[in-house]
Amino acid sequence: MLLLKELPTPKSLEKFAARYPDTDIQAISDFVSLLRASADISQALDRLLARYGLLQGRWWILVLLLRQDNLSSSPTDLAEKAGVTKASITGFIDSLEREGFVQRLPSADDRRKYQIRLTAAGLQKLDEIIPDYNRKIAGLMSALSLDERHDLLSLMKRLVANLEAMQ
Amino acid sequence: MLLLKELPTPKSLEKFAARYPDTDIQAISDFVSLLRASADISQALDRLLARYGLLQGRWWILVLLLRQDNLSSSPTDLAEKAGVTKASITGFIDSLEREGFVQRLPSADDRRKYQIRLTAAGLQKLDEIIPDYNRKIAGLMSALSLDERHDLLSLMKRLVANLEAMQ
DNA sequence: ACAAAACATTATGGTTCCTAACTAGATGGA
DNA sequence: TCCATCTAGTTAGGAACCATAATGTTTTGT
Repeated sequence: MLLLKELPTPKSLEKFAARYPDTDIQAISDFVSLLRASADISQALDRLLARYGLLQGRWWILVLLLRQDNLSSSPTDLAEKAGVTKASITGFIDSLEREGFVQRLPSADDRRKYQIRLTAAGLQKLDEIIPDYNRKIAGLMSALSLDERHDLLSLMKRLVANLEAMQ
Repeated sequence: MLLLKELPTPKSLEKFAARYPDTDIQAISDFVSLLRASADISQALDRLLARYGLLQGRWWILVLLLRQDNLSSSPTDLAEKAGVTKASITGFIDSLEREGFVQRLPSADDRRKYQIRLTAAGLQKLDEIIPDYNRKIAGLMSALSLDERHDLLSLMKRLVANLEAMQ
């Protein structure tokens, strides 16, 4: 994710507004700052996961599997929950299987289907990461009180709810 | 960006906390929700830009050039401002140059250097996108009052300031 | 003069993600 | 029953984004 280090300055915003007169400078400036802060947070997570040889793609697949009762799920289900195509899931599974973190198990009732199951090694990997992850995330979020976090999420969700206006 | 559609449910969080006892469930849940909202917003921008054949990488490079006085900058400067390596900038410039949006101009004083300049076509492309971009972003941000936006950014910045605690 | 530093590129590869085409298997109606 | 159709998953091919390492060229500093 390209993360703009250089936020717009008052001077560059003026210049921008001069060329594009109807600009709501404040809105643009706030939007860019928000994107930048979001990207910083996402990148920090990437850095944390990278210490364990993962990035967000494969991490979230492992987390989705951990949530399941029998630590397993189907590619189609994972695709829906992760918000990517089935073809993309195949790639993630290939990569995770190569490292021994998941297994493809044939389905008893339908021979087209597979169950993707977290292996003992995959669970062990999560056991290695998650205590650290928990500590780091709790540390991060402790910058805000519970009420402030609630406000933050509520404001973000109102923005997200208004995204359709962007289409 | 893999965007987890399926946020943790109370049940899956319980399960999580059972295996990892010191979990601050609320912190994890808030963090994941925040990432998800951020990703939604970033994706909406991608979709907007995609209608004009751009994605965020090349878009931000064009915006950085637009901010410059003579619509030009050096690869090194762009790399710093965009937060990527110079090698990555070379790729962006190659792609933008192929489409005629920027030009590489030799530098008068130093033959190692180039100036990357926005061409007339590049400026025209921005003129095509930015009025729509302005309208859409203003529409999005209008979901919140100025005070609320200020609060949102202030909360986000406090989180970002605490990111070092994650390392 | 010459070593060191700076600028940009090339080479190479990894990750994430897509669409389109395909195979294998299941299903449902004639 | 049989065949068209649907579903599950993979393969093929490619694009965007981004990094490290090595390289060539030019400038700078001593």
